[in-house]
Amino acid sequence: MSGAAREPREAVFGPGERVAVLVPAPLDGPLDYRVPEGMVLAPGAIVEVGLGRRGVIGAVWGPGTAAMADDRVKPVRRVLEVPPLGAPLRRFVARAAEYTLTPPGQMLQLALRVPDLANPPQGRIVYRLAPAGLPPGLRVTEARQRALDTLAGAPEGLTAAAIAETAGASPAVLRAMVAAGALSAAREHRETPYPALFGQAAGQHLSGPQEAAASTLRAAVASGGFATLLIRGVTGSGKTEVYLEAVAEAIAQGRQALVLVPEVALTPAFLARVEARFGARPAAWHHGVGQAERRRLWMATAAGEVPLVVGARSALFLPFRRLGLIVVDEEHDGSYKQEDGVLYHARDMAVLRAAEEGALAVLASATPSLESWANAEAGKYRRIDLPERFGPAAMPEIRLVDLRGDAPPRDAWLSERLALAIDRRIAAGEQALLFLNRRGYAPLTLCRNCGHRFACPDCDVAMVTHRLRGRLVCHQCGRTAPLPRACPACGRDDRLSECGPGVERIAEEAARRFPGARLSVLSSDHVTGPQEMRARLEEIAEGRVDLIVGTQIVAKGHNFPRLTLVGVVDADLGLHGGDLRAAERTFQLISQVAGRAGRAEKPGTALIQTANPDHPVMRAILSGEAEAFWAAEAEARLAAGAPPYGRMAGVILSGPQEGPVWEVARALGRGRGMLERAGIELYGPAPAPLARLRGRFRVRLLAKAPKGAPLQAALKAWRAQVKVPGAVRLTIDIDPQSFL
DNA sequence: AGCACGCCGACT
DNA sequence: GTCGGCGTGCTC
Repeated sequence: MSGAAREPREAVFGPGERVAVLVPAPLDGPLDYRVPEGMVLAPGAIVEVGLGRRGVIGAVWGPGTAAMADDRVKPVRRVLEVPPLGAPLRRFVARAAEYTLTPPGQMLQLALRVPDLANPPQGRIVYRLAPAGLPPGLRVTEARQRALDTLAGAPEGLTAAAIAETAGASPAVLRAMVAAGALSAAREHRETPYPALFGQAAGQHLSGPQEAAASTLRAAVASGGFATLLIRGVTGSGKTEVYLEAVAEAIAQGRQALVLVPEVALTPAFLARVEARFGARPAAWHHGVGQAERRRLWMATAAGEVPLVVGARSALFLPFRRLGLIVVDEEHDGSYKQEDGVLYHARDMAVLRAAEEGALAVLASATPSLESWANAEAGKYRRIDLPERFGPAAMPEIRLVDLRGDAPPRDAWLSERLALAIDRRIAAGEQALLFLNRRGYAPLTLCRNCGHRFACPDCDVAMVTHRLRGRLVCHQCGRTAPLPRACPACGRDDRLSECGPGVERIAEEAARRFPGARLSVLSSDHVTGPQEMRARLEEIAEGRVDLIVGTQIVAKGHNFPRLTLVGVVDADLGLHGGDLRAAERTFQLISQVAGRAGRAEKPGTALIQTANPDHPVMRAILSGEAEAFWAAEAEARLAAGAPPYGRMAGVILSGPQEGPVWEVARALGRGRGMLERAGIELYGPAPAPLARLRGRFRVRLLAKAPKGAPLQAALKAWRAQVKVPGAVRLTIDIDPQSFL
């Protein structure tokens, strides 16, 4: 058994000694506390201490310092009866805090977010046969006999409710027998264990390339040390089956595995797939999991009893004891970036945690993020390619439709070529999908008389007409307004013009162009919740739909088994605008959508409408040869001062007025010498503010640090040089780039 | 993050 | 004359 490397035995702290305790406050480091009489603390112990005038839960971080006078050092109040945090988890918290420029105490909170950690539930009363046997002279009635028989078959004990159900013996019967000494009653809060997974059993049949990849992964897990592996597997290549073999190996080694999935993908369908491989459902961790289950799972991971957790990004902070494998599925997915509160990127933190645990990190995607690709190129990650589809489904044929030569008619957005292809598929009884990554009916409304443009008053972006909701909607901040009947500037009511398409408008065009086709529109406006989504997907899977019209919710996770044609209405949509990742994101999104075609027995086709067929993104999508694209994109980023390696931090200033925001930005820019002395380059402030958002002006600066530079300390000193007025907020955004 | 302390407007 | 606004500042 090659578990995590044995940690050297750690010192414990006894009465009179000082310990450093990391508390949930945005401090630079832990605070000193005194160990009171009768208490012994090990590093990682979870304790309650006084902070200000309140009590907080923190973790023992190490020996205290001598810096503070004795009379100011408070005692540790109590130790919680939960397992201490292991050394690898503590190192992970410290490094993650350092890396994401987050105070370590706040990072620790992510690992301590368990319901009722401080106040363990009372538990339940469990009855057992008395160890001494039946007392002589016990009157054994029928009900008593039934209870005794039932308990004889349950050495681990049963609750009163369970006995009542199976033996038909009331609590009164049990109480009387406890009083007579025939039974013992004990309060216990033992949680129901998670089922074992039978990972050792052979999985389903794997194709040649799959088996080769799987054996590489198994060997990497078995070797028992840290490494990062990037699996690039095209849609349908069966990379899930491959990494589940790595999970099996970890379980066989007696270690735990964690599979991270993007928020949207944590579906019962995915859990069922895992169940099919392992014979039992894995533990699931996501926002929807309730309090009792969260507590149960936290305790069980800390005890090393859960073989596999499938979870959203926050599962990274569970207190695994023997973690041997972390898989990040769809590693390019944007939802791995935590945007509010503590900022972190789960893909990078997964690599970090694996490094501390001596585990294997597996990043899986058909379209890896640029930084993962660059890390693989640089030799930091091993890379495995799964170039083929598994099973009968061939790769879809991808074709570009040049909109300059095949322009759709006025007020229509489907080219003749795409429309005819859909006609053919529907006539053949097959299913087609039209993809447009824009919600609503029309993205822009203009007055043709005076030129007035309907914009969000808070955000400087056009408001999108949503006919379904009957409102104008700002896609930036969510603000809505009634649909206009006349121009508010010139009063004319006959010159308003809705420009461009959203999915609603494409659905309207499709209904006109393909009369009789059964349409299903999938967008967050049309699908109200997960239960409706399930019903809609079922309807599609059963072939009760001919044509799907959808936004990017069709790109993620869900499988469309009957789909043979994908039409991308406007592939150029995401290419414009100042986002450094525009090309990368477009490539990923279009590739994912195109890959939905032809998972059925019949070969699939993707027709991609673009006005820029020579754009590197389109060429890469067309050829499926992404290598050149990634290399070119890495070059472009390098030229733009944001290479896909090294550490980046975005410094965002925002405020209700433009002037003060700019003053602070310029003052910070003038103080860049302090950063440069630490080897950190500062880019910006950019000549124009980013778009106004929610009524606030925003300016962004970018700091880039070489490996090993003290980014956190330098940024702190740098920002302390400039006084920031109360109206201006300064936030540091991580734009993490994998670094290991 | 909390929760203090600390100085300026509308209220019993 | 107080209650209360949220602007700085500290927490072993």
